[in-house]
Amino acid sequence: MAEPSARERDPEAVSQFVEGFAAQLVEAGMQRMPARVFAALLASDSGAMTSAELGEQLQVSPAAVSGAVRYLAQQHMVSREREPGSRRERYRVHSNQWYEALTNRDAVLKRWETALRAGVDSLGPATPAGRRLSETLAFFEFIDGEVAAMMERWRAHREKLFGDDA
Amino acid sequence: MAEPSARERDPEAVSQFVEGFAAQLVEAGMQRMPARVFAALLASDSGAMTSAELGEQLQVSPAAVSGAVRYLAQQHMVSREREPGSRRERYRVHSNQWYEALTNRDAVLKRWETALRAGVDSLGPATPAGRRLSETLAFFEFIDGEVAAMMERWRAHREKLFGDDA
DNA sequence: CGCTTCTTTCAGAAATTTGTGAAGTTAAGG
DNA sequence: CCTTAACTTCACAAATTTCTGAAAGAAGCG
Repeated sequence: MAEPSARERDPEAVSQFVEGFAAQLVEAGMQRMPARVFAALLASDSGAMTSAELGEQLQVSPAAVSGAVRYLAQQHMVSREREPGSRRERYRVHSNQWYEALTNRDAVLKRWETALRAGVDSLGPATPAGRRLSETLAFFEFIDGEVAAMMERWRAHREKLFGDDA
Repeated sequence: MAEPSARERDPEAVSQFVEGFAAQLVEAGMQRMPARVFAALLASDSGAMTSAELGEQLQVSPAAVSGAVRYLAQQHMVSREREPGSRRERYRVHSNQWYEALTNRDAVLKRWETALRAGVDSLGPATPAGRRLSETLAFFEFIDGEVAAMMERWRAHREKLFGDDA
């Protein structure tokens, strides 16, 4: 392990982190290519890369990058920018933005809640199964409320640690 | 929609919920068969089913059930019971247990943190990318701490809603 | 002990997912 | 306008995943 100088970026080290972190994201249920693209962006100095740069670093075709980026943008984990006067697009992770996106996982929660409500309704709130589903539903509703408060606390905490540059 | 009587269980309604909820879990990254098995257990009156019952309701082979159940048990989302004096096994969801399992997702968090620390270390804490990774790491560390407290609050809340039968 | 019942393992077939190359689309710049 | 650079879409090939059937492995019970 060479001590990393702030001056030069070791592509080998970058790649190692990117692939390792992406693997963890994959294990948590994310698709491979979006995970790799996302990790690459996280590990970039500017926080933004072009399609070509991503393709080169990850050794994949433009088509693959395009698909991955579309997915990430839908999940609000990256945003697209177009530098005016160029058809080149840049994809960027705003640090903040993506915590909020993780929180957007509560879009997932909402869908779970909907499915559970339908279950309670059709099985009957008074049946044992219905009661179990109700309780599960209550859990998710509780979590929903907590997450918002938690993110608020994070913002305060973050400011204390890093200052509030956005 | 017929009004559900507490007396009879409509297999059609059950199946509808099971497949619907399972689909949501799949979309959130869970494998299909474990998701279906889990949903079936959630929707059962007793909260427990045998391998044969699961196979019949889901129309899959014993092998498929076996694999799914192994996965769920590893994730601590169900527990296995063996009624003494029978080689028949029952798989059960303890409502509580599985919230805690969802929380166990913080095993996932821990691995993310490990990967991020490695990244900060190898890219250099003073580099722009290193700083971004540090902040991300700080976020996850923060979440870690919050989750525990949140689950504590949930238990209190739950007790208020349902009483504390475990 | 051996029979029977249930569960697990394993190899392979089927289905799904994933990434590529090539053609199509959009928009900048001459 | 026409050219050209970039991104996207699409059909297909490859790889991976998922489930099954069959055989092997436990464990109760006579």
